[in-house]
Amino acid sequence: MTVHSLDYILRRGVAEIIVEEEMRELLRSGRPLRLKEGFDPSRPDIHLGHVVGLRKLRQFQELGHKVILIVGDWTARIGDPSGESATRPMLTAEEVNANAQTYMQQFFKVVDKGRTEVRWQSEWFGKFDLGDVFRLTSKFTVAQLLARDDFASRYTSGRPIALTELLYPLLQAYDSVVIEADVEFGGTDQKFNCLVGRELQGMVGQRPQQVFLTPLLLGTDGSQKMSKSLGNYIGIDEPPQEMYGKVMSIPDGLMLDYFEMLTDVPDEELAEFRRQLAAQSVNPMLIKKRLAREIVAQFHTQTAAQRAEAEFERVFQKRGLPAEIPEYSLPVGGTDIISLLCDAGLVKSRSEARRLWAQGAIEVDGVRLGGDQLQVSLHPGSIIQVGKRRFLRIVDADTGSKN
RNA sequence: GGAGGGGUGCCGGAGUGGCCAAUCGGAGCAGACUGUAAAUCUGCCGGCGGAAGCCUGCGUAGGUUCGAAUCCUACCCCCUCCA
Repeated sequence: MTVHSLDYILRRGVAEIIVEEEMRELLRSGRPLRLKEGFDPSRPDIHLGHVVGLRKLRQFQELGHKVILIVGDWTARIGDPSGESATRPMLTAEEVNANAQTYMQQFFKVVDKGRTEVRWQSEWFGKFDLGDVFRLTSKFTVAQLLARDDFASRYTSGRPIALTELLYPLLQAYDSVVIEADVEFGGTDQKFNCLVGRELQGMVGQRPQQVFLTPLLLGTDGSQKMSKSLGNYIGIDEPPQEMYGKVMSIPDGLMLDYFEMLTDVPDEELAEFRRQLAAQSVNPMLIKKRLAREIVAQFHTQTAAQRAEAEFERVFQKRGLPAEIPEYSLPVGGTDIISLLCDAGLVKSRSEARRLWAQGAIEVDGVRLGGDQLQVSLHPGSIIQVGKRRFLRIVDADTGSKN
């Protein structure tokens, strides 16, 4: 990864820096800064939405600063305050541990492990007693917490706010005190929590941390922020092809945002893209392909990106066959198409298979099954395609030893 | 402690004795179009069955009835307001 200029780092893909002047001053001091980033171990998967911030961390690391990764094993118990309806089951220590491992394994694909310190909340909250809770909570008022949009709107509209949810920002703030954070990183939705950190630090005589907020990346649906539960996400450990395809499926209007927040393609080039798109002098698809390559290469390799592109062109643009097709050995005695799809795991139920069949979504060796034919003649080498992206290659019972 | 509201399919949300496998919207899937973009149109969207149809289903457990998501009883859970 290249070392970028400070101005570039502080501007590109950044939503807000509080307080920017102080941040610059800290950076000028030459002291390695302690950059705080927290995560909730009940959700161990990292997607491109998280990457926006992680890239920033990495850029600062290249300048010699240090990342402190907080494993939020206690705040995870409280649950995400925005998800009032989803009471999360408490995780066991083992689950938390496993999730943390999964998370970190992905985290360090972007962030430099050598310049990261991992700290668990239980290190300090594990020892907390009621007295400590009182000392912490007494520093804040209900009015202060209600300043947060989310709480305020729920309060005025009469929707529930769990008492523990009010504690969430306080715990997060306390983390900053313990690790003596110089800067806390997060998405814009973290603004309030981070600001509470500043206040608490000030109260205990620490220099308040700077708050570095990155924009929220919209998901593949183009309308809501990227999130796993909404199913509009691109995970960073997804295989190259999957990743490439998902990027190609984002709405055109999102492309430049993605370029800006997720790649190092220079500003000048992005300006050129913008101009071309506005003038309609280029097929947006070509620019999107570039984006898809950039992103895939980042989490896999340049070669993988090229292969994914070739595969994409072959399968989706030219309606060809993928390079790798799952194989399935035909049962002795033959079978009907419904059972076949079901047994091969291409569909969830026989009903689904029947529906697809009725809608003309099934092709055998390039010929669409239509009308009333349920019995098809299959032989080793036959290719079955369901919809756009489900494929199956029939192999001999003998050679199908993979199953 | 008191009063009231509510638990329906992936989500939201109708339905208050048969016309309900359950209106509608979203998501999703499939087809047309296409750049796996957007927009649009069409169909599907619990399971089994080629189909007719059958089975399972509306918080849980019982009951009333020819027949219940809809009525009754008990239980569990959630929410709001007053104190």
